[in-house]
Amino acid sequence: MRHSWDLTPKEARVLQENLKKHLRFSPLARPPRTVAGADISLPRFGRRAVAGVVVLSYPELEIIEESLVDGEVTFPYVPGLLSFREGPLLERAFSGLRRKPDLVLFDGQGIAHPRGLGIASHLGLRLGLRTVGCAKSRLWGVPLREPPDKKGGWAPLQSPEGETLGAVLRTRKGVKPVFISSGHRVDLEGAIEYALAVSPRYRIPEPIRAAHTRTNEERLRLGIV
DNA sequence: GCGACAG
DNA sequence: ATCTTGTCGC
Repeated sequence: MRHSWDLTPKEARVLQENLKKHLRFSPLARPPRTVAGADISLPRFGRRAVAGVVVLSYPELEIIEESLVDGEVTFPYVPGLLSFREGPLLERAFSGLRRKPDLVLFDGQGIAHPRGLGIASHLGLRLGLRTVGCAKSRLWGVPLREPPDKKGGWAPLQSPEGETLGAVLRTRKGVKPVFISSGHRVDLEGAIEYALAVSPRYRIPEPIRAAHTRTNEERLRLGIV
C-alpha cells in the first residue's frame, strides 16, 4: 500500500476513496500482547514537530518500548485529511520500533470519516497493522443517543446512510465520550473492548496519553517551540 | 451563500 | 494542535 505523500488536497481525497476498499474488519483471534499509542506534538507556529509511538504491554499496560522522531510537517491541517499531515512523520516513528505492536490506537478517527479513511485506517493499511481510531471529538457520523453516564457506556455512531461507523464511548463516568471506530483489521466490538481495557483511569486511553506526553516532552527538550 | 469541520 | 490558572464538581 505504498503511495506518495506529496499530493494536493484534491488528489488526497481521490486516493482515500480508492484505499478504503482495502480495509478489512475482523475480530482479533486472541487478545493483543502489546498495544501502542501514536501521536504527534507540534509547536504553536512553525512546522517542526515530534512524532512518537509508545508500546505498552497488555493487559499490564507497562511501557516496554517507544520511538520518537522529529522532522518537518508540510501538509496543512485540513479536516478529513489529517493523515496527510501527520502520516509521514508517524511512519518514521513506527520504523524505529524493534517489534511491531499487536494493536495501535491513534489520536483521530478510523472509518468514522467522510470517505471512510481516517488516520487510523490509512496508517493501518500503510503499516499493515491492526489499528483503532480514538478521537476526542466528532468528525463524521451522528451518535444514535447519549451514551449511559458510566464507565463503558456507549452508543452507536451512525452514518448519514444509516450504517454503524463506530461508537461514542464513555471511558469513565462523568466525562465526554470519545469517538471510537475501527481502523484496520479490527472489528468495532474489539475496538471498543480494547479501547476501554487500556483506559483504566483517564478519559484518554493510556497508550495515547503516553504518546502525547512523550512527544510533547521530547519536543520541548529539543527546543522546538 | 451558510454551517460543519479529527488534530 | 498549542497557549494557560484557577476553579467547579464528585
